[in-house]
Formats: sequence, C-alpha cells, structure tokens
Amino acid sequence: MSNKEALEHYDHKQFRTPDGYTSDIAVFTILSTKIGEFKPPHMTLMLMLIKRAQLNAEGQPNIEASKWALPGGFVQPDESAYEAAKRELEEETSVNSIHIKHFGVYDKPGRDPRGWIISNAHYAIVPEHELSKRKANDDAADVRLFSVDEVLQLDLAFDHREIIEAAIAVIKHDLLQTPVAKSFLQDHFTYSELQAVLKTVTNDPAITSDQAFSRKIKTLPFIEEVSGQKTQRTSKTPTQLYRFADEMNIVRPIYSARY
Amino acid sequence: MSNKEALEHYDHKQFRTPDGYTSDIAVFTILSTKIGEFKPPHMTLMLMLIKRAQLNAEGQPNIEASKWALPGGFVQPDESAYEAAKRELEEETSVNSIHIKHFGVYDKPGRDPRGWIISNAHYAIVPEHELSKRKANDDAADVRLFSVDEVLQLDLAFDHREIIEAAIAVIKHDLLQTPVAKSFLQDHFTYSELQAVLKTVTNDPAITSDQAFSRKIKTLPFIEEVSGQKTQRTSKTPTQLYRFADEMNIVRPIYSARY
DNA sequence: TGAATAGTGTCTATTAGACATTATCCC
DNA sequence: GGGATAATGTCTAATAGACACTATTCA
Repeated sequence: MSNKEALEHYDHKQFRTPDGYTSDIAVFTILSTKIGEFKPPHMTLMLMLIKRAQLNAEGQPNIEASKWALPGGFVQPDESAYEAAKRELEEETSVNSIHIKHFGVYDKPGRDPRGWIISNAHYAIVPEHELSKRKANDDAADVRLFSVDEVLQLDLAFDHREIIEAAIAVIKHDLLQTPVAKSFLQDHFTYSELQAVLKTVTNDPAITSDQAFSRKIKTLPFIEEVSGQKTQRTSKTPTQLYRFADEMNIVRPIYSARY
Repeated sequence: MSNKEALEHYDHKQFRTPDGYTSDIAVFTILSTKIGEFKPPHMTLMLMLIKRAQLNAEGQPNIEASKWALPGGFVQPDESAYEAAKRELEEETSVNSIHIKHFGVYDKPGRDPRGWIISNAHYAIVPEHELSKRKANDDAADVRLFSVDEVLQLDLAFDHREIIEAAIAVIKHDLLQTPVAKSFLQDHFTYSELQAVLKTVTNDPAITSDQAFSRKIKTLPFIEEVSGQKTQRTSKTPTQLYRFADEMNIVRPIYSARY
C-alpha cells in the first residue's frame, strides 16, 4: 500500500494546530574593555535585546509593547526553525555563518497572549566588531547590549525571562565544556585572551591563575601552538599565539575524570 | 497601551501555521542478560520501536505503513510537547515519572508527506522490568526492542533514522557526562552493575578495568557508599552497595581537565 | 631601572594505571 | 581446594597546584 493512497484519506483538520511557529535568538557577544596598551583585555559577556515598539509595522498597538525581548520572528513554511534563526539574525545584524545553536523549545500553553505559539530558542555568538552594524527593525524601538548580570533585572516580554535564564546557563556550560570559546576569539589568540573569555563564566583557579593557565594551554589536545607566531597586543613581552585545532570531540567521562 | 487592546488588532491569519505539532520518544532500556548465579550482568542498550500498522484507527490506509518508527503523537493544545511525550509514554508503556528529556526539533520542510509537521524529539529511560507492560496501540502492528547496533539497519519511517542517530549520540554522551546512568539502575547498586551500564557505551580502560573502577567509584563526589550494605547478587563475595547522591552539578572544564 | 606580562624551574601531594596479592564465599 | 568476584597493597610515571624566579620589552 503506497503513501500516495494513504495521503488521499488524510485530513489535517483532525487535530488542532498551533497558531504560530517562531524562532527566538539570544545573541551573545563579548565586550572587550581595552584597559590600556600592552595589557590583556577585560571581557564581559553581553546579551543583545530589542525594545518592542509601541506600534507594530502596520501602525497598530503592539503586543508586550515597550518591554525588552529576544529578537526573533515567524518561521516560514519553506524553512526550518534553525534556518529561520539564521535568517533573522542576518536581517537583524547583517552577520551570517557564525555559531548558532538550538537549545530549547518553549510551548507552554498561555506563554503568548496571541494564542498557541511555539518558540524555538537558539543562542548565537557574534564577535563584538560584527555587531556594530546592528539596527532596529520595524518592530523594535531600540537595540541594546546588556551584561548577563543586569539583563534579568529588566522588564522582559512574554516568557523571555525563562528563556534568557536558560540561554545564560547553556552558554556558560558550553564555554567550559566545549571549544565554543573559539567563536569569541580571532583565529590566532594568546593564552590571556582565551583566559579572559573563560573568566567571564568561571572563577576556577586552574583558569584564573596566569601561570597555571599559560602552562595548561600547551597540553590541551584541541589547541595548538602557531609555531613562531607572537604578538605584542597583550604585553610588551611578545606572546605566543595559539589556535583551535579542527573539530575534536572532548569526552572525558565524569566517571574517570579527576576530582 | 495594554496587551488587551493590542490583541483586538491581532490576526492569526497573517502567517501560515504548521499542519501538525507532535512529540516523538526514543525509549531506551537496558537488557540485563543474566550470565549465571553470582555473576555481574552483561548489559545491552536497547531502543523500543513500533511497527506502523497497514490501516490506521479509522480503517484507512496508514502513512508509512509497515515501517518501524518511534512512538509518538500529536501534542494537545492544553499541554507542552514535553507533557505530551510523558503522556504518550505512559499510554504506551504504563510507565510514568521516569527520566525523559527533550533533545531536538525536527521540522525540515518535506520531512512528513502529510504537510508541515513539527516533531519534538525526546529520549526516555525505562528500567527493563517496567517495559514488560508494553502494548501495541491502535496505530501499531508490533512493538519490539532493538539493540542500538541493529536498529539502524531497519526500514524506518519518515526521518526517524536521523532522529534515532541523534538520540543514540545524545544518550551515549549523557551516560558518560551526567549521572543519568542512575535511571538504569536500582537505588542501590554494586560497582560492577554501574560498570556494566557504562560499558554499553564506552570501552575506556578506566571504566572497563574492574580494579580501577572499583577503586574509582569510592572517590566520585556524586556517588556515596551505603554504609554496611552488601549484596551477593553479583558474586559469592558480598559486594558493597552504592547510591547516587542527590542532584549534583559536575562541571570540570575541558580547559582544566586531565588528558 | 621600574613596571608589567610571559614564561620556566622546582618541589610536593595526589592519583591514574598497572600488576600482584589477599579476602570472601559457594560448591 | 577450586573457582570466581571483590577489594587492597604497592610501585611508577604523570601532573595539578603552588611558589619563586627569570625573560622581555617599553617608558
């Protein structure tokens, strides 16, 4: 019996369907506060939010107006939620092909006053300099970066507080458990630049101690020295440059790790 | 301006909406092959699939008939996809309140011939003895367990091959990186029982070596000895019983781990 | 020369990993 | 005693973590 035959008998109306299918994106960047010449940077993990306009594109009163929210929008029928997130991020910031990852589905009944609306939550990592091109679109009155510490004190739209809390937890986890820190850095970086990225999410002494970390980085299997390449952008002493090796799976079971 | 006012102007019809919203569940269990009295078990990681019936509940030809598929079904408007997965799992196996986790969204256009249908993928862990109650429901001609090695050789419905590959990767990862092995074991277990679970997904010598593992288990911060409790179910020599400590976050950064 | 970051020398306590040995129990 | 699993003794090589020290450069 063929699928074709079966399809003739199929009726979509037999189940209620959602009223909307959207993708939201938590766009993270790291603000590099230059402390001075010949100094390693101080870094702060930031999240980009938009302020919802009073009126929508059609000039009608907007839902959750004047609250801060994650950028996002409706998924088109010819794309996946992941592709929609990529598209929307590019529309919003003119950035494409950067790190973007799905991390959750938000579909609790009542989460959106407009009806049964499902949101796919993604987080993206955009290097600071790429974000300069950001712009407010029709629905947004403002676009701004907030540190992950202050962002939860805002008046947030829909269930975005919950989504943002999860996004922050996920990126903190991923920064320490995967080589995703790569996305915040240039291709070649010094030990202190990588250290600065990690210090935005941990105070593990193995990472915060300069000597320990500068030694450790040489032995990590997913990082390699760029032989002979040094820079002076973080110190007067020329500093060794490193890069991430191509995709590596790091899986040390918790049952054999050291504690 | 209130949300109430804004809602009066809102029109659902302005965006196309999905034709269906479903939850699928990869139900894993571990088959404990008893080798004999006073021996630790040999374990195999199994996945439960259903065989789609020729005819659906209404007596009409079924889509993807006679192929093997993940159990699942449509999400109701008054529940989340996660709740739907829990409900469906209970309908299918009479098991409730076990480990269940969302791990992905499958929404590529064309993945289901019936239209724009979004599936939330979950994996669940069900102890072997609970699965005995499993039954085929209306849409299923058969229910069966397959080892994760043989399951990919089956003729699988929709895009379930892709979903199952991801599910297997996720559970292998989680077994080694989180204390989820707990869900496969009784409250109290011996080192060799835990070891048998882990051996279904790794051949790391730190785990496969009896002496090494029986020593290591004593030092793991998320496992504690049940003082004075021993069992003889795995050997003639009484063996120490252990249990998982209450929820613990295990985060050893890859940047400080030992390699 | 002073100040600052990068990087090394060296010591200690811990431990992973390996191998040998002992313990316990049932038959 | 034989056989099997559990658990400990012991040695070695590796290394995390800490502290002191040296190297490099610019002002």
